[in-house]
Amino acid sequence: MPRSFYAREPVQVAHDLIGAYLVRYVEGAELVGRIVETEAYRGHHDPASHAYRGLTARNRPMFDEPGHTYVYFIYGMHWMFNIAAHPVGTPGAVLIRALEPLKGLDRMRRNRSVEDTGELTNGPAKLTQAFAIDGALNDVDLCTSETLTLRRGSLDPEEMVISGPRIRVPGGETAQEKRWRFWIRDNPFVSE
DNA sequence: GCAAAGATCGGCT
DNA sequence: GCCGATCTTTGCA
Repeated sequence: MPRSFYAREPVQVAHDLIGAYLVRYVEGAELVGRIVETEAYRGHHDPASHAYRGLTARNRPMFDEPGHTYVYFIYGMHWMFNIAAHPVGTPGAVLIRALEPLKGLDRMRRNRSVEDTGELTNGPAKLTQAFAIDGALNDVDLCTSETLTLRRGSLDPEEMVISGPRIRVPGGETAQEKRWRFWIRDNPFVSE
Protein backbone atom coordinates (compact mmCIF):
# COMPACT_ATOMS: atom_id res chain seq x y z
CA MET A 1 0.00 0.00 0.00
CA PRO A 2 1.42 3.42 -0.89
CA ARG A 3 1.76 6.13 1.74
CA SER A 4 -1.04 8.10 0.09
CA PHE A 5 -3.50 5.32 0.96
CA TYR A 6 -3.11 6.12 4.67
CA ALA A 7 -3.02 9.91 4.34
CA ARG A 8 -6.81 10.25 4.17
CA GLU A 9 -9.75 10.49 6.55
CA PRO A 10 -9.59 7.61 9.08
CA VAL A 11 -13.19 6.60 8.37
CA GLN A 12 -12.45 6.28 4.66
CA VAL A 13 -9.27 4.30 5.31
CA ALA A 14 -11.11 1.99 7.75
CA HIS A 15 -13.63 1.21 5.02
CA ASP A 16 -10.99 0.68 2.35
CA LEU A 17 -8.85 -1.60 4.54
CA ILE A 18 -11.56 -4.26 4.49
CA GLY A 19 -10.28 -7.10 2.31
CA ALA A 20 -6.60 -6.10 2.51
CA TYR A 21 -3.98 -8.69 3.44
CA LEU A 22 -1.87 -8.38 6.57
CA VAL A 23 1.45 -10.19 6.14
CA ARG A 24 3.73 -10.96 9.06
CA TYR A 25 7.15 -12.64 9.07
CA VAL A 26 8.23 -14.03 12.42
CA GLU A 27 10.86 -16.65 13.24
CA GLY A 28 10.97 -17.91 9.66
CA ALA A 29 7.21 -18.27 9.36
CA GLU A 30 4.89 -16.32 7.08
CA LEU A 31 1.50 -15.44 8.53
CA VAL A 32 -1.23 -14.01 6.33
CA GLY A 33 -4.71 -12.81 7.22
CA ARG A 34 -7.37 -10.85 5.41
CA ILE A 35 -8.88 -7.87 7.23
CA VAL A 36 -12.61 -8.39 7.78
CA GLU A 37 -13.39 -5.86 10.54
CA THR A 38 -12.05 -2.37 11.40
CA GLU A 39 -12.90 0.73 13.44
CA ALA A 40 -11.91 4.34 12.84
CA TYR A 41 -10.71 6.66 15.62
CA ARG A 42 -10.26 10.38 15.07
CA GLY A 43 -9.20 13.25 17.30
CA HIS A 44 -10.67 16.35 18.81
CA HIS A 45 -14.31 15.57 18.07
CA ASP A 46 -14.09 11.88 18.99
CA PRO A 47 -14.28 11.33 22.79
CA ALA A 48 -13.62 7.59 22.34
CA SER A 49 -10.25 8.26 20.72
CA HIS A 50 -6.93 8.20 22.52
CA ALA A 51 -6.15 11.39 20.59
CA TYR A 52 -9.19 13.24 21.95
CA ARG A 53 -7.25 15.18 24.59
CA GLY A 54 -4.26 15.86 22.43
CA LEU A 55 -0.79 14.44 22.08
CA THR A 56 0.59 12.15 24.82
CA ALA A 57 3.55 9.81 24.99
CA ARG A 58 1.38 6.82 24.13
CA ASN A 59 -0.71 8.18 21.26
CA ARG A 60 2.13 9.83 19.35
CA PRO A 61 1.81 7.47 16.35
CA MET A 62 -1.73 8.76 15.82
CA PHE A 63 -0.27 12.19 15.13
CA ASP A 64 2.82 11.21 13.17
CA GLU A 65 3.36 9.86 9.67
CA PRO A 66 0.39 7.90 8.29
CA GLY A 67 1.11 4.24 7.56
CA HIS A 68 2.91 3.55 10.83
CA THR A 69 1.60 1.09 13.40
CA TYR A 70 0.07 2.18 16.71
CA VAL A 71 0.26 -0.76 19.11
CA TYR A 72 -0.79 -0.33 22.73
CA PHE A 73 -1.34 -2.48 25.83
CA ILE A 74 -4.66 -2.64 27.66
CA TYR A 75 -6.47 -4.48 30.48
CA GLY A 76 -3.14 -5.65 31.85
CA MET A 77 -2.81 -8.37 29.21
CA HIS A 78 -3.90 -7.44 25.70
CA TRP A 79 -2.23 -5.73 22.75
CA MET A 80 -4.26 -3.70 20.25
CA PHE A 81 -3.08 -3.21 16.67
CA ASN A 82 -3.89 0.07 14.90
CA ILE A 83 -2.68 1.76 11.75
CA ALA A 84 -2.10 5.53 11.79
CA ALA A 85 -4.35 7.03 9.13
CA HIS A 86 -5.15 10.71 8.71
CA PRO A 87 -4.62 13.76 6.55
CA VAL A 88 -1.41 15.42 7.71
CA GLY A 89 -2.03 17.64 10.70
CA THR A 90 -5.06 15.84 12.15
CA PRO A 91 -4.67 12.71 14.33
CA GLY A 92 -6.36 9.44 13.47
CA ALA A 93 -5.98 5.67 13.37
CA VAL A 94 -7.79 2.49 12.38
CA LEU A 95 -8.14 -0.40 14.82
CA ILE A 96 -7.90 -3.82 13.19
CA ARG A 97 -10.60 -5.86 14.94
CA ALA A 98 -10.65 -9.15 13.06
CA LEU A 99 -8.91 -11.14 10.34
CA GLU A 100 -9.68 -14.17 8.25
CA PRO A 101 -6.62 -16.44 8.77
CA LEU A 102 -5.18 -17.63 5.44
CA LYS A 103 -1.61 -18.81 5.90
CA GLY A 104 0.50 -20.03 8.80
CA LEU A 105 -2.48 -21.34 10.77
CA ASP A 106 -0.38 -23.88 12.65
CA ARG A 107 1.85 -21.12 13.97
CA MET A 108 -1.21 -19.10 14.91
CA ARG A 109 -2.64 -22.08 16.79
CA ARG A 110 0.59 -22.36 18.72
CA ASN A 111 0.67 -18.63 19.48
CA ARG A 112 -2.95 -18.70 20.68
CA SER A 113 -2.95 -22.12 22.37
CA VAL A 114 -6.27 -22.95 20.70
CA GLU A 115 -7.10 -25.41 17.91
CA ASP A 116 -10.38 -23.95 16.62
CA THR A 117 -9.68 -21.97 13.42
CA GLY A 118 -12.64 -19.72 14.18
CA GLU A 119 -11.02 -18.59 17.43
CA LEU A 120 -7.62 -17.61 16.03
CA THR A 121 -8.18 -14.04 14.83
CA ASN A 122 -11.83 -13.11 15.52
CA GLY A 123 -11.07 -10.22 17.88
CA PRO A 124 -8.57 -7.38 18.26
CA ALA A 125 -6.54 -8.99 21.06
CA LYS A 126 -6.81 -12.47 19.54
CA LEU A 127 -5.26 -11.41 16.25
CA THR A 128 -2.30 -9.68 17.88
CA GLN A 129 -1.60 -12.85 19.85
CA ALA A 130 -1.94 -15.03 16.74
CA PHE A 131 0.35 -12.75 14.71
CA ALA A 132 2.85 -12.17 17.56
CA ILE A 133 2.27 -8.41 17.51
CA ASP A 134 3.27 -6.57 20.70
CA GLY A 135 4.87 -3.33 21.85
CA ALA A 136 8.05 -4.11 19.96
CA LEU A 137 6.05 -3.44 16.78
CA ASN A 138 4.74 -0.03 17.84
CA ASP A 139 5.44 2.83 15.42
CA VAL A 140 6.68 0.50 12.66
CA ASP A 141 6.38 1.87 9.13
CA LEU A 142 4.18 -0.55 7.17
CA CYS A 143 5.49 0.92 3.92
CA THR A 144 9.08 -0.18 4.62
CA SER A 145 8.98 -2.89 7.31
CA GLU A 146 10.51 -6.30 6.57
CA THR A 147 8.36 -8.09 9.14
CA LEU A 148 4.90 -6.51 8.91
CA THR A 149 3.25 -5.25 5.72
CA LEU A 150 -0.12 -4.75 4.06
CA ARG A 151 -1.08 -5.79 0.54
CA ARG A 152 -4.04 -4.64 -1.44
CA GLY A 153 -6.82 -7.20 -1.37
CA SER A 154 -10.12 -7.84 -3.01
CA LEU A 155 -13.67 -8.80 -2.13
CA ASP A 156 -15.74 -11.57 -3.64
CA PRO A 157 -18.82 -10.34 -5.54
CA GLU A 158 -21.18 -11.56 -2.82
CA GLU A 159 -19.19 -9.92 -0.02
CA MET A 160 -20.69 -6.67 1.21
CA VAL A 161 -18.97 -4.12 3.44
CA ILE A 162 -21.39 -2.70 5.99
CA SER A 163 -20.99 -0.22 8.86
CA GLY A 164 -22.33 0.30 12.36
CA PRO A 165 -21.51 1.76 15.78
CA ARG A 166 -18.14 0.93 17.27
CA ILE A 167 -17.86 -1.83 19.88
CA ARG A 168 -17.81 -0.81 23.56
CA VAL A 169 -16.45 2.67 23.08
CA PRO A 170 -16.95 5.24 25.83
CA GLY A 171 -18.30 8.65 24.94
CA GLY A 172 -22.03 8.09 25.03
CA GLU A 173 -24.53 8.93 22.34
CA THR A 174 -22.26 11.14 20.33
CA ALA A 175 -19.83 8.34 19.63
CA GLN A 176 -22.48 5.66 19.19
CA GLU A 177 -24.25 7.59 16.46
CA LYS A 178 -21.14 7.35 14.34
CA ARG A 179 -21.03 4.34 12.09
CA TRP A 180 -17.26 4.02 12.21
CA ARG A 181 -17.03 0.24 12.46
CA PHE A 182 -16.81 -1.65 9.18
CA TRP A 183 -17.04 -5.36 8.48
CA ILE A 184 -17.87 -7.92 5.82
CA ARG A 185 -21.46 -8.99 6.23
CA ASP A 186 -21.86 -12.62 7.36
CA ASN A 187 -18.11 -13.23 7.56
CA PRO A 188 -17.59 -15.84 10.30
CA PHE A 189 -14.42 -14.20 11.63
CA VAL A 190 -16.04 -10.86 12.53
CA SER A 191 -15.78 -10.38 16.31
CA GLU A 192 -19.48 -9.84 17.09
C1' DG B 1 2.27 10.59 44.01
C1' DC B 2 -2.19 8.19 43.55
C1' DA B 3 -6.53 6.37 41.94
C1' DA B 4 -9.39 4.99 38.29
C1' DA B 5 -10.53 3.25 33.95
C1' DG B 6 -9.56 0.79 30.07
C1' DA B 7 -10.89 0.34 21.70
C1' DT B 8 -10.72 -7.49 25.81
C1' DC B 9 -10.91 -12.34 26.62
C1' DG B 10 -12.09 -16.63 28.69
C1' DG B 11 -14.11 -19.20 32.23
C1' DC B 12 -17.97 -20.01 35.05
C1' DT B 13 -23.07 -20.08 36.46
C1' DG C 1 -24.88 -13.06 31.17
C1' DC C 2 -21.40 -11.88 34.69
C1' DC C 3 -16.90 -11.49 36.63
C1' DG C 4 -11.95 -11.63 37.36
C1' DA C 5 -7.34 -11.19 35.48
C1' DT C 6 -3.53 -7.82 35.46
C1' DC C 7 -0.87 -3.48 34.55
C1' DT C 8 -0.24 0.78 31.84
C1' DT C 9 -1.56 5.38 31.00
C1' DT C 10 -3.55 9.40 32.29
C1' DG C 11 -5.51 13.18 34.88
C1' DC C 12 -5.59 15.55 38.88
C1' DA C 13 -4.04 16.74 43.68
